Amino acid sequence: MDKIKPTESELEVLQVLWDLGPSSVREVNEFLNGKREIGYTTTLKIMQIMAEKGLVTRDTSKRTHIYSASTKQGETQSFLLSEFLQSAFQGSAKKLVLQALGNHSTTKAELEEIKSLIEKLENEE
Amino acid sequence: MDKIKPTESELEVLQVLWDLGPSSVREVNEFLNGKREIGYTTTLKIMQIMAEKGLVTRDTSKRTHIYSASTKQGETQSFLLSEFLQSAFQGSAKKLVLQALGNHSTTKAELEEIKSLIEKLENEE
DNA sequence: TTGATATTACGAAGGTCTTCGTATATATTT
DNA sequence: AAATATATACGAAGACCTTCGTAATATCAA
Repeated sequence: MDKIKPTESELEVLQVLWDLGPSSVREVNEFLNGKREIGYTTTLKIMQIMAEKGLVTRDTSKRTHIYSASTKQGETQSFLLSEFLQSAFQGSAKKLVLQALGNHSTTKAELEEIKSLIEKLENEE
Repeated sequence: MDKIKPTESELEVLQVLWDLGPSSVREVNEFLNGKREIGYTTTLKIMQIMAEKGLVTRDTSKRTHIYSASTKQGETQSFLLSEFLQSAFQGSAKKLVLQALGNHSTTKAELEEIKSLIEKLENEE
């Protein structure tokens, strides 16, 4: 079970690992450098700390260690969402969803998809 | 325009100020103590820092200072949501909404409300 | 083999956040 | 007026995060 909340930087690394799959520090660092400047040893340190925390696992059998996210993306998103929902929207998913749909561009196809889910939820009960 | 992201503790204080309206440190502290233990001077310090940052304004004309949130709740929620959406869901409102509706209890009435909004959005274009 | 390169390990500096103790000032009560 | 209570101001400790330099170690190329 996941209990540790990743920091901003750690979440950035997780996103890369989810995208690329198991990767070396260099691969992660190069990916991150596409977006912002960050030193190699900085990325290394963050990933080492993540390993200590259990956010990632690593294969150290070769010289170049290979890191993997230890949770699925959806799990972590769900966990983060719960916390965010609580702290910013006092737990009201409705308020959050209305804000998200109201203020952020969403295509018609996506809206349809959301509507389908709602209808599915309504029919489950 | 709001550019400063409140910390967890600061957001807690803002929530109280949005709920109670302009309040003294003691009032905020007592409210917070209903949920968790926190010393008076701790709350004071947080609110003083918030005043420096511009997250709150205060009326210091009386001995007991009165603090007010300097942004509306919805504004701050919108701002925080944008950041969260970016960092945790790579900007996809759809993914976030699907998670929010899927994993968190939402009543039928609320679902209807969301559906209305979606239909409104679809008809606006 | 030797020199260059790449990788990990370690530690420390600088920043922010939370927490609280203590000092000082102001009000209230007896 | 003196004692008590309440409020603000200030500073500092401890934790965590980010950042990076340097050292030690392993690999590769000439």
